[in-house]
Amino acid sequence: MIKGIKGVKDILPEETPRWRFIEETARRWAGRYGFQEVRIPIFEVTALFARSIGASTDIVEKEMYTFPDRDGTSLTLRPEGTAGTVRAFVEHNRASDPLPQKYYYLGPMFRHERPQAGRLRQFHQFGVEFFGTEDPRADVEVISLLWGLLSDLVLPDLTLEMNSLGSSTDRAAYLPVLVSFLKGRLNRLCANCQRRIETNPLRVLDCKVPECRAATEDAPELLSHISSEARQHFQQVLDGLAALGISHRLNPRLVRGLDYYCLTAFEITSSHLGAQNAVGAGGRYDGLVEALGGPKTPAVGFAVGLERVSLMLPDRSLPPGIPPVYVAAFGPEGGPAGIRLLEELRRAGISAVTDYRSTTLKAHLRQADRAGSRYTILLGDDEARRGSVVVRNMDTKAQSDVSFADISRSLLSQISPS
RNA sequence: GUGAGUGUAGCUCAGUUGGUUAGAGCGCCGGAUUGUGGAUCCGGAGGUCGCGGGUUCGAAACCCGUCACUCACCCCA
Repeated sequence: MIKGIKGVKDILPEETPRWRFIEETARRWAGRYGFQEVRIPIFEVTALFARSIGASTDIVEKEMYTFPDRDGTSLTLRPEGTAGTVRAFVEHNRASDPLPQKYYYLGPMFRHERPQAGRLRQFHQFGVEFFGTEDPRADVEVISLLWGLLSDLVLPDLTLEMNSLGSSTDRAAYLPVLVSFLKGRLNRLCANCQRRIETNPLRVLDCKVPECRAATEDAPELLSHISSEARQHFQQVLDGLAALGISHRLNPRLVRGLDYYCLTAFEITSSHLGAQNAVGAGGRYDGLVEALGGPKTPAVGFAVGLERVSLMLPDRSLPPGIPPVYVAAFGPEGGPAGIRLLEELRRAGISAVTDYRSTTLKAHLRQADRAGSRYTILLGDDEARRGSVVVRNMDTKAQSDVSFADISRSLLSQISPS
């Protein structure tokens, strides 16, 4: 038997209503904030991701699905959506059109990682990118959209965490200070963190090992090393959130994994997710458009992990589905009449099903019950001769005769009582 | 890439210190007289016990290997 690829999941019919609901809710919220959908390719030239995400990040170093095209060009399945969106923005000269511009995307992403709860090799993200303004109110708007969306879905125990990474020069100045502090207490850090001092010192501050926490208790904070402009920007973002009644927790240790972030960094976590507790995260990336060959264009955005949303989404958040009408046609005359009736109902816009294997009314009703139908149409030889059917309400068991001519109209009024 | 746990029917799982033909519940199909579902009762279909090797008179069980899944580390949404 050929099986699916590790970490790549089928979403079966039982699950698709839940996914559609999440996607529709995301689109609705994006629309409310004036974001428009962009559909970018699922694969791109590898260099795009190396340049934008950062050549020394884990994603680029070991998690990308990369393969040669027939002419040898290195291609990569997209590991995230920002790079492609920015590439499209630059390639189509969108910066020459009136700014700001607001895009959203929705779709699969690919990273070669060991699968785990809330983490797959093919996963899905919804993300937005707000181009063309460095105004902190844009940051607030994007966070407000993310918060509103997740709250609307009634996800449990959400926490918004905020930090500022400062400008890139702020970070460059801060890193040596941090590294020398960490080297001063090297022996108190876990093996992982000792390695991380070289690879990603900011991460040491985010380590979960208690000893590391204690050792870095009084570490110099990035937040107190950022420029006054950056500090002011951050304060305005926080004030803006407060004005909208969105509460947050300051997390000076919050670090974004991708190189392109600067200034505002945020993350929404939930305690209901296991180890991978971030549902959505984002920040500002003022230098990325320029880095990819476009004009200097500030931008803010976020991405949401849809699998993680799905894991947390309570069933009660889902709208009930519309059950189909079941046509129970049997007998030499009823059977053919049923086929014609099915066709008529479907053309009238009614979801109608039957089971061709069932030859008795009993078998049909069992199928109708299983299909979850609220109305079943009984159509045997008697009805076929009479020119009418019996409409059975499956909940109340009430039955009534309806003539062939009136069936569609009658059902439509009962199915959608509004 | 590293570590731990788990692999028996479509699903959830039993299966004694190794012993005859591998079980249950749910689900599925059919029946309980002539045209009425869910409940109950009865019957039926469905399994190379993940795969390969080894030990043994005998392996679902013990040993070795391998693969898959799950969770966690790393990292991230």
